[in-house]
Amino acid sequence: MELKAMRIFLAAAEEGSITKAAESLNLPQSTLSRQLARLEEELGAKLFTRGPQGIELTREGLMLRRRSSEVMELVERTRSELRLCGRDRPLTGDISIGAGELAATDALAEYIEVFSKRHPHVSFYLYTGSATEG
Amino acid sequence: MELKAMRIFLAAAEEGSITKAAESLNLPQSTLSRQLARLEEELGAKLFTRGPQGIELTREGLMLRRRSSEVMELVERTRSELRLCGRDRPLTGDISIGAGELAATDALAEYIEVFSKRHPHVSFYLYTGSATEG
DNA sequence: TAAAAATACTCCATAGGTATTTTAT
DNA sequence: ATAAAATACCTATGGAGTATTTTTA
Repeated sequence: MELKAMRIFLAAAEEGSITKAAESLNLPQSTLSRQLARLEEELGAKLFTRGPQGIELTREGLMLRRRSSEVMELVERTRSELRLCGRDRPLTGDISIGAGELAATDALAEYIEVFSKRHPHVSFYLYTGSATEG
Repeated sequence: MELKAMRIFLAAAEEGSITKAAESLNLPQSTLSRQLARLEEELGAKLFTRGPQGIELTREGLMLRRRSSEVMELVERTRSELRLCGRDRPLTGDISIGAGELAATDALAEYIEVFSKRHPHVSFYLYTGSATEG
């Protein structure tokens, strides 16, 4: 079961017709017919009853419609999250840190090291009271 | 983004290596390499850093791993639900309904009609007080 | 420099596409 | 009898499979 098949199934369920679903997806009716037959075979479940004015969902079809919607929604959320995640990726620039007394210099250095691995194009300038006082 | 690509991605993330993932899936390494490059291109996100001892997930990769797992889980639940749903499909047999007085015979008949459409191989025998009393 | 990944190339399965036949009311 | 689905058939895209080259720590 692939997402493409689920999209086709959802369109057919939505339209109540394989032919109309094909139009809405800009695909030939034969492709949808084949894909849906294949899906039913793979799942071992009859998803529609076919009649001369379209299709009607069986109980299994109704269940698959609900679940497929959830899947598509989750996939869409994943896509948009990835887009957002990508926004702050390639950090570049300089960061200066200064203080009269800086207690945890070593710990800070570790953090900076980790950060630098992730963002190699950011330069650090660290000033502490003890180092610059003399 | 198709489920096949997600499965490949999850295997690679799991193994920390495209080569090992290919072995675990019984597919050529080249196929996985291509599919993963294609996936990164489609999503516009770099999912791994490639090194001489394998791959390491980027932040986007980590996010996609979590979401892909959720998707696969949901798809699996869908499959098993469909299997369960199919179990009680082809009802067959006889049902007898009898009562001294049956007030809502007409309403009951409607229900039976609907039920019979769904389960055409179930026969009904209906006895009411007024019909059988004489 | 030695692994692992990427690329090149062939072959094949299957989706896309067009036309026709079958089905169900 | 008619609209819709199924089937037949051809084409083309893309995955599977094998071999080789490139990359990177």
